[in-house]
Formats: sequence, structure tokens, C-alpha cells
Amino acid sequence: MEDEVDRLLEAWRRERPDLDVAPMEVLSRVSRLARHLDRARSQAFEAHGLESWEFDVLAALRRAGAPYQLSPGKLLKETLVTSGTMTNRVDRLAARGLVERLPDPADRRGVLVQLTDAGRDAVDAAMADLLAHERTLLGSISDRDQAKIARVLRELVRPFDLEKH
Amino acid sequence: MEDEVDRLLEAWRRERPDLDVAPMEVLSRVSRLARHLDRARSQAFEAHGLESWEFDVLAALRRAGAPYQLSPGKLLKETLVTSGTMTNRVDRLAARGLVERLPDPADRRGVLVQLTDAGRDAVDAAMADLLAHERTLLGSISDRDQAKIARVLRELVRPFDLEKH
DNA sequence: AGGATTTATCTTGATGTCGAGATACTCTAG
DNA sequence: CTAGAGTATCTCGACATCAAGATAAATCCT
Repeated sequence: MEDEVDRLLEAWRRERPDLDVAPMEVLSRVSRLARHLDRARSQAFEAHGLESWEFDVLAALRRAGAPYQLSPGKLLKETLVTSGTMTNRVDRLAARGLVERLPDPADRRGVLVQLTDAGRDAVDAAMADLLAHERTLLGSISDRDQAKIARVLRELVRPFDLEKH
Repeated sequence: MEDEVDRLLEAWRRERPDLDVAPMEVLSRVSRLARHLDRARSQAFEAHGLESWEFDVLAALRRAGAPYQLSPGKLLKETLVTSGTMTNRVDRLAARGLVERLPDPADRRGVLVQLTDAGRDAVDAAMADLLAHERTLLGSISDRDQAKIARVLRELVRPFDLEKH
């Protein structure tokens, strides 16, 4: 059973027989799967009237626990976007009533972004739906294999997670 | 040994103990790893004066084999971007002298995008470098495990590859 | 052959993101 | 207690992408 990556690697092996393209067996599939997952996520969120980027921000606030507040600075570390982007995102989420901006009582430069009740409901529903979709996608993989893959992926991601500090 | 995803899942389990977040053990790591790989790719290409999007287009032409020609239509199927984007990309690659636009002798609506010698040299060098980087990233994973992961990822991607037609 | 449909590419306007710089406030060392 | 360094957020301009529509040519159907 072939996939697109098999086709791609076959072409490279024909054109550049001198290169060892084995690393792409894993890494190209990771990239392509991620792209597909992005689209699938967008579709899952559509049912809840959320964009992916909206979910990312709301989910970060939700994970933080009550009272669901984070500074823009924390939020951009969680979501890996720049400050200009986060300002824009918070503006739009606030306009939709999913978050509100509060002054930080401890630092007058600072702001706290807080989930509204509507925001919390939206993200909770979207999260449940997302997990249901993801469970379906993984349906054909045994629990044992899932655990194995998770371990190897953790190994692969670690060097990147470390270089942050 | 924990990673960022462990941290993230721990937070979700604390906040939503009713949800089974196991699917994210695999899929969140796939998404995060893909993001890191994108950045690593960009860095590898920087040494060759190429942007990621430039490499994507040049590589598609290179894979096609001599005479390294593809129509814009074929190119956008290979690179999964829209036609407007591809027009823009080909414009810029042509301005840099890495590709040239030729009229399609068989179809006067059509155009053929062809790799120049400079384009071919650039993509060949960048590809070799990319594979070297990727081999390093995979260094800690045994060949056996790599093969295993590749098989499972192929399984996960297949449903998406199929729905194209 | 000739009109309608399909195909191939390019154009245009809107959007989201980035990155550099601006502004306002806090912290620290002397 | 104050000057300078550091931090938090926002503003703004540039850029790549997308989606829809425009244009031109090929193909199909009667």
C-alpha cells in the first residue's frame, strides 16, 4: 500500500540515486500528516464557529485553570506567535465576546486576558469534538503502537523543546 | 523525561478529567514536531540562499527529471498551494533566475516552468544539506524504530491521500 | 462547423502573520 | 532616589497566501 511520500521518494531515488533519502520516510510523513491534521482541526472547529487560531488562544486560557487568565506574554509563549499577532488575536476574540482584557493589578504595564463564560463554553465543546475526531483518525492503530509512536516522537521533539532556554 | 506535550496533557487532565486526551499523545506531537521541522528546514536552506517555499517549487521540478519542466497546474498539485500563490512564486523565482517560463508548444493557454542550471544547482545542494540535517535529527532512533514509525505514519496519512480523488 | 463547456493561468482584494520600532512602566545598582 | 537597563504591550508597514473572478484557448457535442 503506497502513499504520496512513497511516490515522492521513488522520484528522488530515480533522480538522485547518490542520496540516501531514508530520513524522509519518517519526517516527510510527519510534515504531511501535520498539514492534514490542521485542515481536519479547522473542520472540527467550524461546527463550533471557531477558527483554529481562536481555539489555540482559548485553549491556552482554559488549560491555565480558573480564573482563566493569562498575560499576552504568556499567551504568545504558549501559542508560539509574535506579539503583534497576539494583540490582533485578542482584539478579535474580545470583539466576539470570548475573552476580555483586564488591567493587571500587579503591573500597570500589563494586561490580563480572561476567558468569558461564552469563551469557556466554546472551547470546552470544541475540545471534546476535536478529541472525538482524533480518536477516529487513530482508530486503526493499536494502543500498543500508539504508545510506541508517542515515545519515539517525544524523543524527536525533545531537542527542540530544550533549545528554548 | 517529559516534553512540552506531557506538560500540556497534564494541564488538560487536571482541568478536564472527564476527557480522554490520549489521542493527543500522538497527534499533538506530530503537529509540534512538524512546526519545529519547518523552522529547521528554513535554517538549512538559509545557507543556500533559499526560502522554504522556493525549495518546494524547485524540488518539485527537480523530481520531475530532465528537462525539469512542469506546468503551473502540476506544480500547484505537487506543492498544495493555490494558483494565485503559484503565479507569485514563479514570478519571484524567475526574477531570481532560478526558473524560466516557456510557452507550452502543445497548448497555447499553457506555460511550462523550467529549472535553470542555477536553479538545479541550488536545489541539489539544499537537498543534500536537508537530508544531512534530518539524519542528525533521527540519530537517536534505531533503524528498526524508524521503519516502524514510517509504517504507522503511512497508515495514518492514507485516508487523507485517498480523499483527494 | 459553431456554440457551450471545460481547462489553464493570471489578476485582484482581503486577510493573518511577522518583525521592527514606539510607548509606558518596573526594577536595579550606585 | 535617580539613571539606565529591562520588560510588557501595542502600532505599523511589508509580505505571502487564499479565494473569487477575469481572460484566453482547447475540447466537446450536436
